[in-house]
Amino acid sequence: MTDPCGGARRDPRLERSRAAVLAATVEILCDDGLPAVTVEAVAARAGVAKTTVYRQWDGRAHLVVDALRSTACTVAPPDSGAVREDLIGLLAGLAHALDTAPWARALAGVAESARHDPALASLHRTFAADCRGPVLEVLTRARSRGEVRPDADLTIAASALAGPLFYRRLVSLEPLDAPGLVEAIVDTVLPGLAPRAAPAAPAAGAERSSIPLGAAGEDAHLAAGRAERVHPTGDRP
Amino acid sequence: MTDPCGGARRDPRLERSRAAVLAATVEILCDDGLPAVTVEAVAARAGVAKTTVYRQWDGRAHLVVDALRSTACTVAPPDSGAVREDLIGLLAGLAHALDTAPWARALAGVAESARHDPALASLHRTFAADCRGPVLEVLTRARSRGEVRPDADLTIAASALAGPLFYRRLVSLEPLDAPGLVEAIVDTVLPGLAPRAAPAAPAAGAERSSIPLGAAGEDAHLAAGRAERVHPTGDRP
DNA sequence: CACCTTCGATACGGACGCGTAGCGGAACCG
DNA sequence: CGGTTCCGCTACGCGTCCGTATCGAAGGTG
Repeated sequence: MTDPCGGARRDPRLERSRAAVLAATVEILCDDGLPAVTVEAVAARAGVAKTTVYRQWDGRAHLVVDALRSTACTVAPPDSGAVREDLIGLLAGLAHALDTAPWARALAGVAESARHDPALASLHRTFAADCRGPVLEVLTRARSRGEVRPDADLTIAASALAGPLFYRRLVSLEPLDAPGLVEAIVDTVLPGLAPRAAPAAPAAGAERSSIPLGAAGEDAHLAAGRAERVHPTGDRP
Repeated sequence: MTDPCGGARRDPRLERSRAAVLAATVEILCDDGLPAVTVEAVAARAGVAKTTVYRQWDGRAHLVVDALRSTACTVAPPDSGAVREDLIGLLAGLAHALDTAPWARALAGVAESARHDPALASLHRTFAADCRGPVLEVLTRARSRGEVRPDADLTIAASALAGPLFYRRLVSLEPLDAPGLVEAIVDTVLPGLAPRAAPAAPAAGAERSSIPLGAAGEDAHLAAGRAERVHPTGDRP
């Protein structure tokens, strides 16, 4: 209307209230769970009139999806040249996110509601892919590098690596920040993927492990932590 | 009152309506999710008056907990003498249960609500322990048998074994009945727990494996399947 | 068979959330 | 600086669910 230039910029008031509503939605989602996310509660916490919510979203479903999408984060899979370091960095980032990220607190609720809400189901699938993708990528690279047996099912391997973290978060409720947890998981799973007789940690420089073990682990961890980025919804890039 | 003999038998009408209500609760829980479980909906599906529900339970929370408890199942950890067979039997049973059992469909919802409902939280903890317990037991036996490294963290090992199944059920939504899935998980994790250079299947009778490996696998699987039992709530044993 | 328990049906008041409507007033655009 | 747009406020009708009370009827008990 007033702004024919590609729709990039609209009324700032719109964006402001939009951001407030989304933030409030995420807050309630984390604090009180998905069923507590009502238009009225969101509006109240956002310091916004209920009508304003209905002006930009056509119901609580769209609102929830939008809010969750705004908290999505993508991790860049590290590529240090050694599977073990890559995986430890990746999983450490995932464990930390599961411990602190907003979407992690809402995870169970989303998984539950996704069974009946197609929009949430799609979001859930996207989220799952975002979590599994980097792990698969690291494993694929490792396989092409010869660090992982060629006939290994990387899908199952990814389940074995990421699964324990989600399991602890959702089911057993065991801590995710236990020292050495991620390393233990990786070191438990990795030998089963090794090409041939190459048990675990020590030496075992069988094929062509070009990078010395030890060291670099912390770097990979930090790198993964930094790579985690929050990108607000942004209608258009 | 009318029945001083240990309280075992009460008015049959009471038990009948109680069973109908619990069954209806479980049905709604599985079909439409936890938030759909309202006293009115339950009463309607059970063909029972709402008052009847309130006569035996004092609110929806107790009702849900009672219904879920009525679907609980316990598995007897197999003891074939070989970790691999034991674990495959155990996890196959778990995978099947996650695919079909009522509580599995309600799992995410319970995990979510457990965050704010102490009763559900307690139930969730019990459930998690029931799932992890047998795995830990099998691993502990295996360790005492020398099939697992003495310094292995069995808690983490249990996460690595059961985690992938829950992960597939709750997060990645990958199938649980994929052929060879359970075997692949076990064979991926087990080498990392092996005492010393002993990759996977063959021999490896390092320490004191007094029982021959192989065989018994199918038996263990079936045994685990049969061991899964549903025990109705029953106020008193 | 008489008694007592529990049942189903119905109605009620209250709370809450939905989604809509109408109204000034303030912020923004040009 | 004037017109437009969007806001926040308030109020409404509707529906759902809660938890309780009351009633006659059906069923079990002794």
